[in-house]
Amino acid sequence: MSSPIRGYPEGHTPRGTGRQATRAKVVPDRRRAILDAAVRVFARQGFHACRVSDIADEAGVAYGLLYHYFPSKEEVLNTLFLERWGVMLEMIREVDAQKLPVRDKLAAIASFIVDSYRHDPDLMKVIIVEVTRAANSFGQTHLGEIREAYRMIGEIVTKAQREGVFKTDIDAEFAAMTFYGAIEQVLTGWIFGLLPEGEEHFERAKWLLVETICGGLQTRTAERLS
Amino acid sequence: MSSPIRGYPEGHTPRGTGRQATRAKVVPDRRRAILDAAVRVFARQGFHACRVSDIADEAGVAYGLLYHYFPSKEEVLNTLFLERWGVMLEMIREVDAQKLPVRDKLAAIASFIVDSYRHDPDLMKVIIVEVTRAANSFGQTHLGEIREAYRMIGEIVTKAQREGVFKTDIDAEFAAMTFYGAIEQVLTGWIFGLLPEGEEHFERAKWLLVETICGGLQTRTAERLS
DNA sequence: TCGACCATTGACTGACCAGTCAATCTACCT
DNA sequence: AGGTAGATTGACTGGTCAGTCAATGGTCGA
Repeated sequence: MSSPIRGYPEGHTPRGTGRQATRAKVVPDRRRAILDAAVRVFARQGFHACRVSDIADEAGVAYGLLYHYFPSKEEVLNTLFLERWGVMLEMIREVDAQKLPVRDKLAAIASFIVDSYRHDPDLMKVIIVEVTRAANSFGQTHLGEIREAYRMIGEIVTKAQREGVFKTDIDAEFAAMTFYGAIEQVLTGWIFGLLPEGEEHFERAKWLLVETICGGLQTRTAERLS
Repeated sequence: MSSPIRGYPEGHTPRGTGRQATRAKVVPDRRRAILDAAVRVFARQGFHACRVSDIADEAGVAYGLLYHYFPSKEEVLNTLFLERWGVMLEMIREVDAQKLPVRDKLAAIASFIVDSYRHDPDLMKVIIVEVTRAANSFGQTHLGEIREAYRMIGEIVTKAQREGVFKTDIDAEFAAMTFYGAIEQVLTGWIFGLLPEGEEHFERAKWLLVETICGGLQTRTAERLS
C-alpha cells in the first residue's frame, strides 16, 4: 500500500527489536516513525481530536502496527513526554551540580528549553499543551515528573538565597514557579503566534527571561555588582 | 425524577426566558444551574472526558434540557469562558484608565485574578486548563479575547516605560507575557496541589507576584524610591 | 375552561473510533 | 527448501456518546 522507504538516509541502528541492519540496507525504525508522526499529528489536531488512524497514516504504516509497539494511544503520548522530560531533568541536575552563579544556572535552563522549542516546536507544543498544562488526565499522570523540575529549580534559588545573592523574603518554591511559568508562557506565545519567532527572538528571549526574573529576585548588593 | 428546588435562597430574577418570578415562589433558573453544574463537572473530569449526561445529572435536569439552552456541549464551555473573561477585560480596562502608579495597576490585576480563584477555583481551573492553555481547539477559538488581555497589560507596561519607571530594554509585550504567565503558573500550582492554598497564601501571592515582576522591570531610579 | 406556547423529559439513533485479531509477509536460520 | 518468529496488514467489533425528537407538563392569557 504505502511507500517502502528505500534508501534510508543515515545511521540509526534500529532499536526495540532483535533485528539487525545489513550492510547498506538499514531496517526502518517503525516505532520511531510512529512517535515522530504522533508529534506532528498531536501538534496539528490535539491529542483528543485526532484518531489513531491519523497517526498511522502520517507514519505511513498500517493501523494495527501502532498497537504492536504501544499498548494504547495514551501510551504514545506518555512515551513522547517522558523521553523529553527525562532529558530536561537530567540537564537541570547537571547544571545544578556545577559551580556556577545562579544567573548562569537559570540562563542555562532557559536556554535549554528555548532551544528545545527551536529544535522541535511541535514536540514542545505537544508536551506543554497536552501534558504540562493539562491539569486533568495527563497532567495528573505525570505530576511527579513535573514537580521534580520545579523542585530542582527551587533548590537552585534556595542556594542563591543562602549565598545572599537572592532576597530571602520571596519563597524559593514560589520563585521557581514564577520562573518556569514565565518561560512556558513565552513558548505558549510562540505556539499561539502571539510573539514573533526566529533566531534573534529566541536568543533575546533567553536574555529577557533571565533579566526579568533575576532582576526581581536578587538583592540590591548583588545587583550593584552585575 | 430530581428534586424540584423549592425555597430558592435569594433574589436572582430568572434570565433567558420570558418567565416572571411570582411572589415568594421563584422560578429556578435552569440555564444558570446547567452552567454551574458544568463548571463542577469540567473541573472534576475535564471537558473531553465528561459526558453531557454528567452535566445534566449534576444540574438535576433532564439530558435534553441542555440542548434547549445551548446548541452544543462546546457552547457551554464557550459561555463560561466568555462570561468570566469579559469581566476580567472590563476590570483591566478600568484599572488602566485610572491615574495610578504601575505597581498599583499590576497589583490590581494580580489581585483580581487571585481573588477570582479564591472565589471560584473550579471556574478558574476550567478556564485555564480547557481554554487559556489549550492551544488546540478552544485556545484557537478565543485567541482574540486572550490576546486582548495581553495587549492591555502590555499597554500598561509601555506607559510605565515612557514615564521612566520601567526599563526600556525589555519589550512591553514580553513583559506582559511574563507577568501574566507567572500569575497563571501560580494558579496552576494551586490547581495541581503544588503550592499551598489558603487566605494568607493568596494574599502573599499577590505581593510576591508584583514584587518579583516589578523588581525585574523597574529602573534603578524607580527602585531607590520604592 | 381552553388553548397556545414554552419548558422539560429521556429513549433513541447514527456516527465515530479505540482496540482486536486472524491472516499475510519478510528475514533469517538450519 | 522448509521452518520459525517477529513485523505488518486492515477489516471488523463493541462500546460510547453527542445530538435529535416526539411526547408530556406547566403557566398564563383570553
